[in-house]
Amino acid sequence: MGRPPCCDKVGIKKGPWTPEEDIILVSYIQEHGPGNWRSVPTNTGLLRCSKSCRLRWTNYLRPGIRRGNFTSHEEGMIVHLQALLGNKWAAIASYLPQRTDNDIKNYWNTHLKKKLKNKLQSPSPSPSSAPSSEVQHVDSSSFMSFNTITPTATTTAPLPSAVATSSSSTTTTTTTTSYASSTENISRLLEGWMKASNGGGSRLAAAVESPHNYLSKLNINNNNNSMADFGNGFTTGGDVLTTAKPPKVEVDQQQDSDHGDHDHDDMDLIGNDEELESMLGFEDLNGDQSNHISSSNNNDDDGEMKDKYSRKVDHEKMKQQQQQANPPLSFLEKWLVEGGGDMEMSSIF
DNA sequence: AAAGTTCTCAACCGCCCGCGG
DNA sequence: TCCGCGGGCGGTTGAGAACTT
Repeated sequence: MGRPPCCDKVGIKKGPWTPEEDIILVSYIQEHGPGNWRSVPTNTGLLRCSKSCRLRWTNYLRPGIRRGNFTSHEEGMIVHLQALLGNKWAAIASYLPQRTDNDIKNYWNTHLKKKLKNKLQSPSPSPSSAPSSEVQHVDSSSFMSFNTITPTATTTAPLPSAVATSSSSTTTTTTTTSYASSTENISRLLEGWMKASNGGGSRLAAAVESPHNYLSKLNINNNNNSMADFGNGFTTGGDVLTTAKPPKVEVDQQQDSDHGDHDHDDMDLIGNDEELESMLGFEDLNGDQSNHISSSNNNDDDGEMKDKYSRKVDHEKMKQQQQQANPPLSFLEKWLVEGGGDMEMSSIF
């Protein structure tokens, strides 16, 4: 007599999520909000365990998640926090609001543990010994954003828009445009789409009834901006939807941003943003914090950028005030004040 | 080019905790 | 106080990608 399973395993689907399932889940959450996971499979018709739904949302579909390489700054934070807190990944993740506990845990197990082990085995490597590809410069904006971060309940509350911005903290990164990474835009797309009109409920029903038709309806853009622009074989042209991953693509994000290149940046998977937003009836999805990823990556309007920047600075000031009332871990503060924020990983490992 | 090995990470499993009745 | 349920968390697994031989 063991513990009963969390859900009836008969008829429960396992394995990777498909785009159809994601859209159904996201559209449901857009309508009802996250929570009450038990009812999600029932109400959506998804053949998934409630936990699986929660996990999928928390780790991949939730807005504001940043994917891809960890910066040296993030690595440093993880190392320090792990030393302080142990394997409390959720707690550590609360200091890295753009990262999920699962991501951090994986990164620790696959990269950092190895690095630390190597470090212990060779106690005095020169700072220059770290592979250059793993040492990434952390600019001041990255520093600033961390310096004002206080722990957040990443798994239970929507993220503040400000923390969801940008990839500007790295100069170069390797982006895997996997299906999972592209799902960020599904929620974004759906958010705007559902805002644009009042028919959310009926759309959900349609999605559940016929995911393919549902996707086709979403594909309201022209051929150049089809759902394939979500990346990686996410197409609606035929009946075949696939989660096949494309090869990794090197992306210079600075260049990408400067030139409005839409090819493979996981933060910029929609083709013509303005056109698409116009067609979808997007408002500023992120309110006053301007976390419009496509805009932030692709915006040629200096005035708007400055405006967004000043709002961000205001927000940071506000957070600093909050921070004074609720200070973060002192050692981290010290680490940052003393320049740890700009420390390269080579000085840690 | 093929086979074997290693690496990565999405997803699952099961335990724990908090809450409400 | 007890019990059941839902949700959260950390450990682990396994499929597929990447790399090596």
